[in-house]
Amino acid sequence: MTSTKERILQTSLALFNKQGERNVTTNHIAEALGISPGNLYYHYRNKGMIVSALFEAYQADLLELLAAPQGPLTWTIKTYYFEGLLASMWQYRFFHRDLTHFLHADPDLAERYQRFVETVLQRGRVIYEELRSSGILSLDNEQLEGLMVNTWVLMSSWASLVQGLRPDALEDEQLDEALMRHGVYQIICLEEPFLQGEAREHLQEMKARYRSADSTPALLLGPVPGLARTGSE
Amino acid sequence: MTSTKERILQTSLALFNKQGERNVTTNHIAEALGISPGNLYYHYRNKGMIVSALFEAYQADLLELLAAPQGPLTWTIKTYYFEGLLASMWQYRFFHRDLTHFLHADPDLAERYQRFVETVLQRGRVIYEELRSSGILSLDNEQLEGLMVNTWVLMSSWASLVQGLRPDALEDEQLDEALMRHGVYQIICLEEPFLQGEAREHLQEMKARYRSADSTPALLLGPVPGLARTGSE
DNA sequence: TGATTTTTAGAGTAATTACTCTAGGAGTCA
DNA sequence: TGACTCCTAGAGTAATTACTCTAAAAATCA
Repeated sequence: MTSTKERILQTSLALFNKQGERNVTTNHIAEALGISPGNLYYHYRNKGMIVSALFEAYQADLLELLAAPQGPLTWTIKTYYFEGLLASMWQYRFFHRDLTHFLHADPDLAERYQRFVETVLQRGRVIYEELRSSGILSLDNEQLEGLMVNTWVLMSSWASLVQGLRPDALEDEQLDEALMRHGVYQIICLEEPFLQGEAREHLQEMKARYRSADSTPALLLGPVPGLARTGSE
Repeated sequence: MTSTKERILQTSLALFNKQGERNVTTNHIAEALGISPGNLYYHYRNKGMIVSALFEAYQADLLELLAAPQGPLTWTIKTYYFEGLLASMWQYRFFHRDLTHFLHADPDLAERYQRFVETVLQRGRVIYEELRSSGILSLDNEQLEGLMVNTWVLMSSWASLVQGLRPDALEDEQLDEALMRHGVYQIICLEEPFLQGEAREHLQEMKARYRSADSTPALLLGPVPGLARTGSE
């Protein structure tokens, strides 16, 4: 029996993800939970506090995943790793979707987010350095930094990008999964040129695993039901 | 003497970029222009129509830049090219910031945007192929596709990403410029591994040109005035 | 000039929405 | 049992905001 406070977070997260924070009112959240607005405001003094608490959970999730990896990193392990990261980010995708607004509206959150990104990049650096010393990646410091920033940009944008282009992904569990895998695929593309030795051998295998099943190169632009497509049929 | 209809677009764009479309009311736009709300609604029947018209302008801007390049492409030219693209996208940054919301709210816009992205990727493909046959890039089709998608993701996310992390960029013309250059730098990082011949020789020069002047690797995380930074001073 | 159309002002409204307030139920502890 | 704290309901409100409507000024044209 989870607490009301916790249930508010869960329901808010689900609604935010589905409809966008902007389109979800506090009354709407309360109604979805079957509680009164007053009750909701007893637990969170305003809507921003809910967002703030959700960010905290998101941050905790991600930083745990990014904790210093135990044991030597292999290329395969690292890819699963990214899969986990992307999954977490997908779970809280409402956040990156309206990120700018949140940061603008809540200076305290802005500060926390800034520190969060710093930490993420810091830990990313450690991981990439480990991959380098294991002989999996071959790059200099400058390239490492560039790769890391690009990876972060890609990961943090992927979910909202996908949601923009494929709004139907919300209802289709399978498509959802496929789009997520495509995200991992793009990350692999990012690193591919730097791969060495053992990793190179597994490359095609990994790419195949994450390439979209229907072999469409840009799954992003597959047919969208409900949108009239030129030249279809 | 520009028409009222045009001035509405200009003012809206400026306000949307600065404060986010969500925080800009139609009355606010009218007031900024010194016209009445009624007048504004005479020209655009609702707020969405303004967004829609701005998208049309954005699209025109970008597609013109992406028109088939005349003459053989050199690496240097292509980089300036990206600079132009990023500048255009920066000019309409409000759009990508709230993209998901716009597409969700206006199915017609969603359809147009979808076609727009298709066209962009199509033209990008042509350009990259040209770079390959000029011997500037060395990659197979699969790598080309991956690189192109990643470039698009990076470019279309860069502005809002930056605005989230550096809200102060709005007031500081110089910082603004520096962050834009950093975007080009990241794109260069994306392609660096595939460069060949002539391009390789210019690489360091180009990187230096776009690297942030203060040699901070991640300009994104420079000190933000007004935010207390740990360990500063 | 007069007729007609385009553009503008500005008061007003209906709907939404984040949030408040009071009062009472439910659990806990003496 | 009573006292006290925690939790909940739900009616209500103040503020915002996208948008309407009427009428008049300005431009255009015969």
